Amino acid sequence: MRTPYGLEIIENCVACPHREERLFCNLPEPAVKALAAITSSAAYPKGATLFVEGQPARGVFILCNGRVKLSTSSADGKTLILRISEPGEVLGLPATVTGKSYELTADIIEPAQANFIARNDFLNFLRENGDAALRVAQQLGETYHLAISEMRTIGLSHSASEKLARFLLEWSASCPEEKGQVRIKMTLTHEEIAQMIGSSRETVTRLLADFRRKQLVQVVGSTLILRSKADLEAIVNR
Amino acid sequence: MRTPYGLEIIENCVACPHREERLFCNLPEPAVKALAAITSSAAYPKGATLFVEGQPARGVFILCNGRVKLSTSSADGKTLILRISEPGEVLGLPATVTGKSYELTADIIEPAQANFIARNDFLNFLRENGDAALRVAQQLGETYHLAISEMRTIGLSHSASEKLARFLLEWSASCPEEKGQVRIKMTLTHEEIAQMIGSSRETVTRLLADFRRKQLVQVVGSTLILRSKADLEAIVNR
DNA sequence: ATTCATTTGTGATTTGCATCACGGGCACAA
DNA sequence: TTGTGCCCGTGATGCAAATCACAAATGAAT
Repeated sequence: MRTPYGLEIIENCVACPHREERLFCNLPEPAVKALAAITSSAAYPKGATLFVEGQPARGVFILCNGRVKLSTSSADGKTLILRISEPGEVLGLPATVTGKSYELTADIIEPAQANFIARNDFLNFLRENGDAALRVAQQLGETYHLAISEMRTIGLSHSASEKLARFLLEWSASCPEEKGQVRIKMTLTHEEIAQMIGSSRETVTRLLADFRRKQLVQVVGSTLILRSKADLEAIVNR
Repeated sequence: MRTPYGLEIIENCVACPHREERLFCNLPEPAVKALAAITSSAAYPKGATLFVEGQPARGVFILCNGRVKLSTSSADGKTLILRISEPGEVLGLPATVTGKSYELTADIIEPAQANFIARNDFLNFLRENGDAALRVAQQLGETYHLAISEMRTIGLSHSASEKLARFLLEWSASCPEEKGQVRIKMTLTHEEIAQMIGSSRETVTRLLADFRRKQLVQVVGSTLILRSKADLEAIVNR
């Protein structure tokens, strides 16, 4: 079995903890078997690329470990990051089902392990398993939902500080909260944050410093503490 | 059968030319029958609203005639238009399959006729008809694709003129072209264009005047002629 | 410890465009 | 006709943020 980049195949997707968790949990036994048969697993180092925007879709990647940056770039090198994928997510799904090209580029930002399913195998599997197809539709709906959220941060803000505040709040949504405070492990560089909210690296640096001065956030090493979600929300609804 | 707004039911989806064309053409006969049984058709005047962002999803609307504006707004009234839907498209699909709230607001901008399918009926139908579910997944994939395009125009541009140029080119993509020229029936106000590209009404007015001066476009009544797609592309890749 | 690369912090400058303000055109109704 | 809305056009103004240009810090590698 060939894999992109000729990286070594680790195992055939048995022990991977996240496996098809989100997408294909609770499928009937034969379906799970069929899925396992067409799945191959590989490890990717930091900096590797799963697929590139514009490439014809080869198939889907189910992320088991690590984190992946999904982005799109313009001709002059400007980059917009759509989202950072966490383990359990399925990458390349829209392009694979529609048969178009990947609309985004997927770069590994933390060493990752992923299960790959080739497009034809995947489509055949979906045709055989109607409930899996429905599951895929739901997954796509959620992906769409996230894209819309991202659009809102970028498109509905009046100022860069509003965008950053929106971003921090969305980013923190997945983290546990205790009395208005949230601790976030911020693994993104200012540059990357800028690319997520559509602004420049310098303004992100300045705004974060500003937020710190205003006691809105606190920085301890690489963890960010939102000291007052309420105040951040005030900025958003300024 | 109750319909939103208590508008009169015109017919039970027989003569509607676009029917489930895009989404459910070529389904086996019994599936088509089952679909017809759960579908109800209604007409909506200009200005009516099919659904509002934040409402729990009631079901999907298949647009037969007319045009619909899909948008999202912030608390302070700023609006971002995601896209203008044409006949044949299915509205509310992501929210309906995921069971979340509608993420956008759907306003009728040209008198419309649409077929409505309630969420439960629709999901049951998909469970019974695996191939239809796959079709839905594909439709969702394309919707996602369009959202990404929109993100690119807004997020990857350095200037408003770049955004407008991108917008015009995307908008013209669906129109027939002859030797670099494209005629577009521009049914949007400057305000609406501004809301699509994330800028202000005045800038759109000014930029269009500017484009006219530079012979990039020509305006005849409500039709816009792109005199030079190549030059517009040059602006995009400035 | 010393290099080297990446990331972060900050000042100075400049400009694009949002915003405000207003006038004029056009449609449609009373 | 005269209103009443809704678009479109355009000038003046101010500010937020991109951009440029370094310097300081961090951290990885040898």
